[in-house]
Amino acid sequence: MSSVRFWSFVFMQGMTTTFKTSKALKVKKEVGENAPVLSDDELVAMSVRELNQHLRGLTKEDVVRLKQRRRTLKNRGYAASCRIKRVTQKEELERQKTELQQEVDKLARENASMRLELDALRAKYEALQCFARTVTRGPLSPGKVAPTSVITIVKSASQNNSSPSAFSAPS
Amino acid sequence: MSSVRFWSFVFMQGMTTTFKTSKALKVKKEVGENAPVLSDDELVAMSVRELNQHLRGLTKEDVVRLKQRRRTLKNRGYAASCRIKRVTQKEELERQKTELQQEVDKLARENASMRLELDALRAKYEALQCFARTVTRGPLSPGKVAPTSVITIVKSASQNNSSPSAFSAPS
DNA sequence: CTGATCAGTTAGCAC
DNA sequence: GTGCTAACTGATCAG
Repeated sequence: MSSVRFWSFVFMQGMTTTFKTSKALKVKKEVGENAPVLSDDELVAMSVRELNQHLRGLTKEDVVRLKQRRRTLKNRGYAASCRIKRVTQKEELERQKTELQQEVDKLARENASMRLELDALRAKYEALQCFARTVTRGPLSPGKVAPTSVITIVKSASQNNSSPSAFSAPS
Repeated sequence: MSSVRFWSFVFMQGMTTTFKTSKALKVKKEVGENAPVLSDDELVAMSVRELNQHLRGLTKEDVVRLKQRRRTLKNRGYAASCRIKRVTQKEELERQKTELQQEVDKLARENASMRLELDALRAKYEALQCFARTVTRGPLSPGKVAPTSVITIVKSASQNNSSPSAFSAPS
């Protein structure tokens, strides 16, 4: 009778009335005649082999009950892990999203500046082209050749390896 | 005795042994002498005012019990909503992440091609610049430029459509 | 009171 | 058996 246990008479109806233990219903970790009754922390941290040692001399029913308590405690931990994992994964997703967004912004900026550069260079190029036509066409016969001719300049430098050659056909 | 209710004798130890109803422990929705006892769906869908009507003539205890059952059923729904919301938000995050990744890829591709275009145009521009210098400087000091540059003049037919224009960037 | 969310419990799956 | 997760529950908080 010194045991901590207590009995509850529970009424149940349909399927919505339940009874469940709660940390709120804290019952002092009590001792029987001599049993420290293993704290939750101890029980859950114990290995199976260690547990078996503490199981000696207990009723078969008590053994089952203790194992079940251990299982429940383990499950409590698993549930906590599960929630932590869930939150962590969500945070990770948000982090990656932010990272990608920053990369998008960066690339978009690069893109915009390159587009400007390209447009500017194109304008310069066309201007120079006009100039070149003017110059080359001047001394010769401007009327006939210029409108239908394509001028290609191939500059072959000695150490030019990366690019086949300037003014070569489009790759 | 015709009532559906059943009694359970529950033993509790420490805080890990519990007893809880479950949908698995399905008990036929039974009728007492004359009470249809409201199904869960009915009860949860009922408005407070409708509920009060069904509450007439019930024991104060039964009223409390019914209200608690209603609350529990509501909570069950809330929990489901909560889970659905959680999953939905996660999927939404993953969707956005995929979307951003695609945008990154697209921008990166654009970036790469623009960079190529820019480099090519820069090369062409420099070549043209050399050519222009050669031409303009030709009458003066032809010694430097000529040895390393090749000038090719291609005369194209009048219906030249394939190439956008002379000195244009590679497509 | 209603709805949402947290922590604990159980069931059930996978290894 | 162990670990994980969905569903359920009571407790608790905000509006």
